[in-house]
Amino acid sequence: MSRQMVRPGGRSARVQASVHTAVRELASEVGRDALTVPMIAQRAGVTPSTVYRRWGDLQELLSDVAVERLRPETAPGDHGALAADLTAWAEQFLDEMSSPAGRAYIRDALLGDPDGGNAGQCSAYAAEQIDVILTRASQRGEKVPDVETVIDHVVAPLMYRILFRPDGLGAAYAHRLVTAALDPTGR
Amino acid sequence: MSRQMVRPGGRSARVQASVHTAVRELASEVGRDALTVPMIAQRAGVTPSTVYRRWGDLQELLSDVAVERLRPETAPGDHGALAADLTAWAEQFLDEMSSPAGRAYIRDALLGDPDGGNAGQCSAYAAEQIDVILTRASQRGEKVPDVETVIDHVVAPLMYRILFRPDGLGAAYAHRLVTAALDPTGR
DNA sequence: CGCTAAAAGCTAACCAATTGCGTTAGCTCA
DNA sequence: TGAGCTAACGCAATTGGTTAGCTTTTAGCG
Repeated sequence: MSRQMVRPGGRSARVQASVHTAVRELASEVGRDALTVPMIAQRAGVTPSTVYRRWGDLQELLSDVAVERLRPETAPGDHGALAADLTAWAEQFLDEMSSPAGRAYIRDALLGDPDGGNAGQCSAYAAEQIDVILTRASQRGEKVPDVETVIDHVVAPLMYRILFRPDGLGAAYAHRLVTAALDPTGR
Repeated sequence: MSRQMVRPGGRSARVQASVHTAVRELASEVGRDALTVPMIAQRAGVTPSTVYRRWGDLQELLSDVAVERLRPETAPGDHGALAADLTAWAEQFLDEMSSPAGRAYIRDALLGDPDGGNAGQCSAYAAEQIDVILTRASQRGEKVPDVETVIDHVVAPLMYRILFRPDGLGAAYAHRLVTAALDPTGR
């Protein structure tokens, strides 16, 4: 888990919030690679030593912020059928993650992450969203694969290509993956 | 592609080689996280400014070294049948990549890699190996899937779980992926 | 064999990163 | 509600990673 085991209210919470927003603001102003701890601290109205004590180093801070931004803000849409729901979700997922900013967030989340906790959180977000879609389809009476199958057949290929082969990715590929994963002869 | 567009022979090549070996030696001596550019430069018999000029920063240097170490050194073994060849390859792949050292190399390769060239190289290595296996099987007269299918169904799930969910990975999972990918009803 | 340009060495100044210590503020229990 | 306790923060000084400008070397070529 993250290092948000801080006192829940008061100054600690304020510091954390202002540091996080400072990171996001500065990242969009000067670019992610130009970020430094002193720069962030100044914008947040905090001293650099506070940042070092709370987060250890810049990478862990960026990893925390990245996970926060990768958290889905809305439940997956309901289009009346499993295939449509999954396709729409996969296309949106690909869209958000394959942008330069999205790739940078993924890499940051993977990076400052010795114990693998933050990366696991990202995967858990996707699994939650898929579970919502599958549960809804199941209640409609549709036959559904399990979450792990969808992760192996849809999420993993998308993520692999986002990270290792950013070229030639599009909605068509996402659609194809979903269709193959749901094809009964493919199960 | 990498930044190895240097003069092919002479001093440039010597400097690059000695810097790379310095990184590998020091990484095993003091640990990857303790590496610094001045430290590497001294071991390599070079001034720090040379490293900064050639590689930009430590991350890009580590990314180059990581890609070099992720290059397979031997052709995939021949076990007489496609399923056996692929299973053996997948198990070895998983074994090498899921170790702490392997994960560190992957993350380094992804990291100092703005244009995605180094990551693409890693993927190309895997594709080459798979192509060798498939071509061999095809010459035996076996019916074979194409490379992209194997990447989607085997390599991507393995890599996804290595990066995002390191727990509970084993040879059995790799074997299961290969079997599913080759199952005719699964295509 | 001399010319040219790319690449490496060198030095010094800058500023990010880090750490120790004193102070503040939030939580808890009487 | 207020006194005590401790986690968290600010301050300041030190270290050393990083960069820029200039000189020197060397590989490639006519």
